[in-house]
Amino acid sequence: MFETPHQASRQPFLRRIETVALFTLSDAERAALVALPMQVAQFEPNQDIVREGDRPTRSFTLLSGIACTYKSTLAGKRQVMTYHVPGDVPDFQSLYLEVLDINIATVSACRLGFVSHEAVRGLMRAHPRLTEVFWRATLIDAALVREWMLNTGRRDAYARMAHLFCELVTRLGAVGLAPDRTCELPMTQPELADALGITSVHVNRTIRDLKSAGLITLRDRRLTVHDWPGLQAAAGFDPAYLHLRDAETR
Amino acid sequence: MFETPHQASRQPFLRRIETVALFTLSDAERAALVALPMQVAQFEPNQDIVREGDRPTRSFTLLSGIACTYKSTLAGKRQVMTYHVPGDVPDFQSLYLEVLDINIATVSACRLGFVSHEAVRGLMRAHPRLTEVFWRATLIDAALVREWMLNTGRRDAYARMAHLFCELVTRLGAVGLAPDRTCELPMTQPELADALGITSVHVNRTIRDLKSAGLITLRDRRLTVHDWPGLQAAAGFDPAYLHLRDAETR
DNA sequence: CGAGCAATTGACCGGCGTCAATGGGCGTGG
DNA sequence: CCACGCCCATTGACGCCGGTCAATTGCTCG
Repeated sequence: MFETPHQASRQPFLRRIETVALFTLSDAERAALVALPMQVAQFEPNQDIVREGDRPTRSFTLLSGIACTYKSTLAGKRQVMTYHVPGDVPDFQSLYLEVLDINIATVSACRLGFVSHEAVRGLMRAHPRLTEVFWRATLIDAALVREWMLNTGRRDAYARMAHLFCELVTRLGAVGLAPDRTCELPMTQPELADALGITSVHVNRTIRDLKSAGLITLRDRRLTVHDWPGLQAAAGFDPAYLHLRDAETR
Repeated sequence: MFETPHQASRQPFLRRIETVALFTLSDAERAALVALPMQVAQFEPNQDIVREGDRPTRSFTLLSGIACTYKSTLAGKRQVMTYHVPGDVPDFQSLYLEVLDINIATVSACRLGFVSHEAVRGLMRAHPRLTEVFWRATLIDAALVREWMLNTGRRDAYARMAHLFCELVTRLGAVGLAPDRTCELPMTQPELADALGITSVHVNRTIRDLKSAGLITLRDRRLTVHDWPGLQAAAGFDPAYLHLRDAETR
């Protein structure tokens, strides 16, 4: 089937919504999603998209690239809470939580699709079943943060990093971006440190250990998993919390 | 005004919903909330209410007592993600996230009000504005976890504990349960350790330090804050993430 | 009255932070 | 075209926060 660029560009978004929905979308629902007025914008790496304290009037979906949600302490220390992969809607929450309590930034170069809150509200009014899909999307986001918190609180650096890699490969795989368990890993080691709650020096040592254990390689900003069961075991990784369909967690 | 026990028992719930709502509830909405069929049950301390993997068909609100949400690693280490105070609805998420990814347990003795998902769905259909209030409630829950994650990842044990105490006193204060910045603190030190991501031994040392700094006292399961600005400063506490009304964060 | 757990404290240890130095890649300006 | 600056990656030396182990003292409850 031939796709207009217009349709093609929001492919990841549609795919993600269909994954989140517990039911099969009707043609009308799918059409309404495609008809959603969307402003596409290109962002450079390491740019803030929205900031803590903002009161956004629109949400955005990630069409390509990797982004992250982070918060900072008053002392200026950063903690990354989640990474976002294509198809995600990182600030769905701003629909009903008017003041943002988080920052969202690009990690690699990203294409973003902005949609006004008004349009989303109209969509939900016209297609009430989509309300629960969107709600569910925000609940899944929350589940990811909780799992990540379990890591930060209760696993050592080695397991934490293994877990992050397991999650990224699985999520990117679910949108077709991790063939053969190989994916982009655009973040620098200082950035990884902010996600893992450790220092960049220790990130480096931990990566070295994961490599020498034969679990992964990491070169030219690409991560390859060589021993998937081994990495899962090191991480204590169970993909259930991602709420993907079974076919997407292989 | 005289209140029937029926109405009185769900006071904390109504109060909480009104805090979460961005608008003033109509009489009809309030009446519908009061009419919601609710099964009240008494739970002992340290009992699981729902478990990871469950598929609940009802949600519950905490009418009295303190509860917590926790997860465990495969290695058996517990991490408490949030505490719940009266009025909260800890498992609202189960409405649309059919398989639970968390455990919820009592900390002190609790009175719980169970409401079937069906009844909640009916309520939202009849009063669409309540949908966004409930959605918003789940978003606020998520915001608490994110702030807690920032602590766990980026603050030392001393600041972490100070932050937990700030949050509890503020949230309990918002439902009238922390007069003079004094409140119940029913959790044991091993339990606090699971919330803070440290060991019980170190919890003990940290409490000792907070006491000797003159910030708090802790006796007979009661916490008293003596130096509120000092405790906030030690924690780097900013109550914005709680999404309370200004009058409730004093 | 003994079992079991919470609270407390001391001694010791290890994972991770801090500090510092080196080398490499890349952009910018002379 | 090269020099310089800047940041990332990497590694070693060393120190400290918080973990581990263990002992003591209550308290509660059967």
